[in-house]
Amino acid sequence: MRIVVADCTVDYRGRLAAHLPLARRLVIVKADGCVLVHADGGAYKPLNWMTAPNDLVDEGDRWIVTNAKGERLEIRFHEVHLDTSVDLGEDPGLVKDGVELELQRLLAERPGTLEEGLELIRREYPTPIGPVDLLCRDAEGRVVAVEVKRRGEIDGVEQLDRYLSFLRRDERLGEVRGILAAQEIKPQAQVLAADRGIEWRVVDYETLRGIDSDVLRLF
Amino acid sequence: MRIVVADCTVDYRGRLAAHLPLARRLVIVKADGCVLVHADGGAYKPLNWMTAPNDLVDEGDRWIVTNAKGERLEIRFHEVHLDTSVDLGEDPGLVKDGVELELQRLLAERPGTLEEGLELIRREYPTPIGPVDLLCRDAEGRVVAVEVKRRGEIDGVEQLDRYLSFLRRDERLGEVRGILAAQEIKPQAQVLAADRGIEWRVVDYETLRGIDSDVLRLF
DNA sequence: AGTTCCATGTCGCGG
DNA sequence: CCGCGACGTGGAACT
Repeated sequence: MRIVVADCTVDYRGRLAAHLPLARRLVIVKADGCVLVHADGGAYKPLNWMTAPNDLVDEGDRWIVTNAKGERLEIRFHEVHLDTSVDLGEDPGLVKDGVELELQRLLAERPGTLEEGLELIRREYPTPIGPVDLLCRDAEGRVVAVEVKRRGEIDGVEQLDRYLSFLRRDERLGEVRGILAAQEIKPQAQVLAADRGIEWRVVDYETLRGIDSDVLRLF
Repeated sequence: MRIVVADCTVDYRGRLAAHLPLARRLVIVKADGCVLVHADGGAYKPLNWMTAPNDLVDEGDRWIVTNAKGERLEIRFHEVHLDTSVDLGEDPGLVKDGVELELQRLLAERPGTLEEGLELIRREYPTPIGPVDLLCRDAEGRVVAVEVKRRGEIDGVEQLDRYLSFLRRDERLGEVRGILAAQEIKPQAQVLAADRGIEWRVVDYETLRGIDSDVLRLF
């Protein structure tokens, strides 16, 4: 990894055109070749960048980075204040925990928390356009497709609606209900869901996890 | 901006839980307080981060960063290889050019480039599920909803379809046509648009901008 | 290589 | 401040 602090101008031309006037910035070149230009603010996103794979031509006071898609990043260096290289080695990688999959797992174990009498038929039930998160059966024997999201937004309603349109063509399933389950459901998603005849449930992750722990504690 | 290269472990607990085993990494603290932990690969996204505003407690071999939402990032330093601070100053900011808004503005000024006789009723016409980019009237007096995208994909077709379903319930508007306008329209979006009775137009940004410049030159 | 979908998305704008 | 959509979205999993 090469770490450079310099007064520079930057020009990008590719998916859009962008220009950065002369200012002091941090420029990083990672081992895989990707280039980042950071200012002293603005969260984790660089002002400009070029992802790997790419070609970097280092002309000293000017770097030209291009990629196969015809994008081009040009950095002109006016004054360099720091230029150092370090070998970081391979990163052992990130261990993540607690996203949508976890919510899906918890609901799969306790579908009854969504609705009295609801029972799981199977997780990741396949359709031609992708798997339905949970396929269940309600107390009256009707099939229920459940889409699980961390946050319920319009996209989630559309996704479930597409699944339903396929499930409803399968006569063996009979009538199919749709439920969008999320920790939070946006008002517009509620409006669209109502419009499409899709139900929605707000589920509490902490409560579910609590129930899960309690269940584990019994064994 | 503080730039640190060190062997460290990192733990994040907040919207999810994540752990980074001991390895050499680049740690950056920006002037606004946001903290980034970068490995030597993986494009522009840090392995871990905490956006501003936050509180950083520097205990020397351990940093604890917390924010108002109860998220917490802890970095334990084992060996520090570089620790330097530089003042970058305020960044003059990015000059962008060529995004959707610009395309929308250009089309709003010259709706006739989409279709002979098309006239603008209003930009950002509100519906219960969001604003339609351009609401126009065609040569025969019919209302036309135009969705503008840089790249026309399935999402754009569905978005327009949702708007149309609401617009068509408003009897005052009468028959409503839908047009997806983009610099490029994916085959699958064309198929879906045809299926939904939605028209599409490929628009050339450079040409539009040229016309725009010509118009300006007349005055 | 192309498509689909998630993301600690982030960012910017409008109400 | 929230809601909502764009983003050079990026990235991963799967076909």
